[in-house]
Amino acid sequence: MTVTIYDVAREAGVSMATVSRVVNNNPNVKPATRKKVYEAIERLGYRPNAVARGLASKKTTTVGVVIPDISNSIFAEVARGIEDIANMYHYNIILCNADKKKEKEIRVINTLLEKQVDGLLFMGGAVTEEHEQAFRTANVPIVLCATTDEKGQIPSVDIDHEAAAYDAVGKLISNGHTRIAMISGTLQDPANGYARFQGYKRALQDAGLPYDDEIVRVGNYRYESGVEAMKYFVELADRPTAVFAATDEMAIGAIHCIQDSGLHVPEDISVISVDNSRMASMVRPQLTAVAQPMYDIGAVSMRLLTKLMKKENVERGTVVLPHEIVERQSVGGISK
Amino acid sequence: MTVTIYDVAREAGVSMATVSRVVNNNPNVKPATRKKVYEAIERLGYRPNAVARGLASKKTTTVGVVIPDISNSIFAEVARGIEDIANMYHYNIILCNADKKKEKEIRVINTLLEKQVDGLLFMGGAVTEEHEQAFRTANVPIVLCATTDEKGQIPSVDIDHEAAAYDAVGKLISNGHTRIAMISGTLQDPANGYARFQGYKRALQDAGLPYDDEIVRVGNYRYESGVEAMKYFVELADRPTAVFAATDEMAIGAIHCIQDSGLHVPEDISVISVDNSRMASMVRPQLTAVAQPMYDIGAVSMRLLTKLMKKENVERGTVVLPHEIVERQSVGGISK
DNA sequence: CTGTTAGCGCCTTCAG
DNA sequence: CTGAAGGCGCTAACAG
Repeated sequence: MTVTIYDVAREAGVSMATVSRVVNNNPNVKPATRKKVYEAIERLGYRPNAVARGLASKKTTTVGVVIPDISNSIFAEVARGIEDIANMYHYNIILCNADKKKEKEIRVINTLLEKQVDGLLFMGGAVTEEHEQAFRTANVPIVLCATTDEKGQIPSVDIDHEAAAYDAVGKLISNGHTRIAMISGTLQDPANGYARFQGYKRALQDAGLPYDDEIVRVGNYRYESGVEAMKYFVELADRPTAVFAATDEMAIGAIHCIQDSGLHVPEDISVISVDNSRMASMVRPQLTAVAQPMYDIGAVSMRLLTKLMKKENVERGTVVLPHEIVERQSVGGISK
Repeated sequence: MTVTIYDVAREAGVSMATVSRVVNNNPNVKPATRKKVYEAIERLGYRPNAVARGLASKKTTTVGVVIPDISNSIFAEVARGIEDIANMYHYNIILCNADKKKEKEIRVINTLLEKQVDGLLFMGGAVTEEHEQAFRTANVPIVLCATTDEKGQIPSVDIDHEAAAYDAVGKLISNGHTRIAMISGTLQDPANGYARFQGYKRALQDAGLPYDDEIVRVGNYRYESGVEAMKYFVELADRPTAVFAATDEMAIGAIHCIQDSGLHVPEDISVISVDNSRMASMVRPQLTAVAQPMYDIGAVSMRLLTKLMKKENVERGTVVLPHEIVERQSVGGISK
């Protein structure tokens, strides 16, 4: 039924070792025999069994990447960066979706490890004790991608979320806004949630503006939660003149809510966020946002992982990529 | 270094066969020894090697799914359906992104097959001769997901794209529109491209409306191509009063282009599309669209695949799921 | 209920 | 440059 390396060997009149060599591009094969083997492979339709190969060689040339939420375009972009570099180094990548559930994250990490991936890229939210536990028992390198662990023990590549938020809010402040609301992510999420919230607070503080928890709401990163939060702000007696959303999608929800209330962006309320996903230009007015270099985060983390897998020594295990603000039309000045 | 089933056996004072049994939940193990084994596993931190298991059992309990474009939210939703059912039947799924490139599709299909997946779900564009070639040499079941092959030889689950397009355009027609433009996908793409275009033409024809290729443009499914196409239509002397876009994203691009030109949706131009992705409600005005049941397409195809993998016999290999029109605010009547 | 014994398909020394 | 032989870690009969 299934044709094995042995069949090919017989067909080509060589030993299976030789077939193995040509399949693995080992140079120590005479061109003539190499050709014979290729022909036999072709004739028989031989397809190497990666499972057997993995068992024998103890390498699978595949890296597992766990995606928190496949329907989030941010991660899609990061994945593109990962893939491009992976291809470059001849690694296969297998994606596993974790549905933003911690329990599922742990599960896929373990499945991936059981499948003997040569390395693991973890994009996700919080890195808990349980995660670290799972990572510790892995005997392959792991790098965190678009997230970090609190202790900074695990190699990672990410932006400085606190600073990104600080800059976003700073932009609003420098435009004259003094009553700035925030639509935050969950505070349990260290990167997209907590850190961005901290950046918001620090920016306020540095500008001598009061912090008022009346104008911060916690959303779940989705569009709908952005409109919900904004609905609340819009009805406030002392309505904010600007809002900082932790993510693009919530920002877009906020913009639409503002418009649905008969107000205008940015004339009545300015909106800014962190992310700069493709969606940022898919709204009217187009969204001003602090951009995180998604593709690069993916590419750099994959590159780091290849080094780790080859046991090359790396200088810095945790790399922080720069962010920048991209100005579009959702932020205005305060003139009243 | 790595702890094997053999180590566990020694630690627990049983044979490796027994360890294998408890790991695989074979009922034929005395509770007491089962407990001993579990303890040994715990103590040693044993993690089964899926590669070795796969080689020995000739099953990997994983199915491969190839995604044409990970950054397309449509596929993300389909993937969710796939995953839920896969979990239900205890299959792991590994996602492989093909970047909308045929060459890469073929490559990931082969990698997946080499990895000995127990089945394959192919979401993609055209199923070419080369695809069929790759499928043919696979000796595991394959089902097409959100696409079909022309000959209908390969099991598949999808909607009737031609009819969906027909209904979308029909909606416009019944609202009184007679000059209806189309932003199509590439005609090489049988499902989202060609079929939807055919539906458009048939609807026109059945209504006795002339077909005018001045008002059909081919886009690439992305937002930008939607605005490009619309830009062309908007400047036409005999400007269309409605446009049918093959996908949501292009429709949203069209809406924004219309608005950027100082016109209004749906007052000046109505917009409708096929898909009904999450983004359909993330525009103003919200997009009226023919909905394809993405989640169900994923779920049903995965269910079908499980049957095929278990060699149960299935009645119909190609299933067509119903679509429906969901009305929001982007379609208006014609009153001038 | 439990142990023994063959492999699964391939890679990898080690000889020659 | 090529062949022979011994596993990789686990499952699957087959005995007992």
